[in-house]
Amino acid sequence: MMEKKMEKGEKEVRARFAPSPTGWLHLGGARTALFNFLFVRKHGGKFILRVEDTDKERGKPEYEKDILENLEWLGIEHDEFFRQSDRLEIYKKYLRQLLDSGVAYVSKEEGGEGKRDEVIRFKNPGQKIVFNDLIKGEIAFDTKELGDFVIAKSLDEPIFHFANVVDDREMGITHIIRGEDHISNTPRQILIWRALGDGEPASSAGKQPFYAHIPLILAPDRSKLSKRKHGESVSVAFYRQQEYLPEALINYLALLGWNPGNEQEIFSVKELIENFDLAKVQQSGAIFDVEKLDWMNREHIKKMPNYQLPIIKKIKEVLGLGEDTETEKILEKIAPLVLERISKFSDIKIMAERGELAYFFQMPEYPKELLLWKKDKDEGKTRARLGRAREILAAQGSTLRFNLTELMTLAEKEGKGEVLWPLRVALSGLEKSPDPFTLLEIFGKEESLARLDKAIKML
RNA sequence: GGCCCUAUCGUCUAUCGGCUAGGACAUGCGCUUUUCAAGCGCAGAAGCCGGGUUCGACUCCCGGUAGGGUCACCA
Repeated sequence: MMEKKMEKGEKEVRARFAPSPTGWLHLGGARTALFNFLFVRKHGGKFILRVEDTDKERGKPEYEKDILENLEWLGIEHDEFFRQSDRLEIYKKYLRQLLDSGVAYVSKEEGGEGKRDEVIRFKNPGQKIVFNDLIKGEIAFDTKELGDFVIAKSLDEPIFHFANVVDDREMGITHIIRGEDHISNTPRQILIWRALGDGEPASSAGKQPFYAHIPLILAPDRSKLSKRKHGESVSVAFYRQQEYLPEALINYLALLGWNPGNEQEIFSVKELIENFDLAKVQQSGAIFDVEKLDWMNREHIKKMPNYQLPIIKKIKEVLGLGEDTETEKILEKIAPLVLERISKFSDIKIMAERGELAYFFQMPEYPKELLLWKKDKDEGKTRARLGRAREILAAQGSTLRFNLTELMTLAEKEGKGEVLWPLRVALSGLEKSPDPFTLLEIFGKEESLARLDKAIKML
């Protein structure tokens, strides 16, 4: 990975992705992680992954596992890793500090229904907070309405706002790049940041980070993507199961809400890093469009130096094919045809279910009516035409590539559909398939003749 | 409802005051060795509304409208 050298005295860029393990890694989270990752790699900084698991009720280990695995699948690699549940002592220290200095206080509450009768609240000075968002520009809030908000349930149980700010300070985060649903959290976090003061310079902490709030990824109805409302298709795992290429998903996600200002659309991760610029991130939300993802995924498959390999592997898997050389030969020939008909590898399974693959490896079964061209359903004529085609073929050498001009001449004389349709059906047994010339070359002389004979016998 | 954010083709977007508003996906039509797919070509398709600023606004400012986000002892 190309890394920019740091200038002397220039502060190292440090950004983080801070998911909470309360759900699967979803598209929005993945894109947030990606923008952080691209930004950091572009500037030669460090990307920190921090699991915010302070909510013991809702957090689950399997969610954390899912988030980690799918980030890895996407190739979004972190340089440092933290888990908030390992850092309770640190929060406690700062909580004490705030309590001692009177900035926070223990508040008596009503309690009941899982509620404590005592929590730690932040004494809100009620200032006006203005910050300059790297994407949205200047944003101003009056924090008076926030009141004295809760920052911890107890010394051992900090809640989000507090742990988040403490960690960002401790970890020397310079840029907070997150979803715009966090905009309204920012003022209170800045308040906490200020309250923590510069007196305790934990690591390189002290100076406030830059904020960059990226627009949300939207469902087709323009609402925020949610698993409850929009189902499995919002999770990264879903696309992984569908066997999309991770680099294609990355490419698509990167271009959802960002673009380099030129007309390039297909990017490698390396190019994404080179071109990434927070200033060019969109200000408004973007609808996730699977159709375009599909197109992009195929573009990426096409760019693979050995795209045939995964396709062949998948066909074998789906059809339960053996290892013989004859099969291998056919597989190699049909890989490009299959590519034309899929947008992701899992589509190969769908092709197989539709019977669009099996006929390459075995004599097809089909009703004889299928052999009849819609514009001329005469069986005798069809038989005669197939017979003529058979003669032409039989006269050919058994080389891989046939000379098919004679066949075409026949088709032009008799009518293209009249000859080509039955010929193609005889070879594939299907209503829809690649053209007969392509099939002829795949099957070779012997097999092609066998299939023609079968068709002629049926008529 | 309060606060905050946003507003160009159906969708993703270009335009940083000069636009005959460009590209991509999708759609439609056509071409190619019938069908399917792919490829290629062509076409249709947009500046939310109203004020201002300016010689000139899609671009800047204000208002309205609409959409979204957020208002937890969740993150």
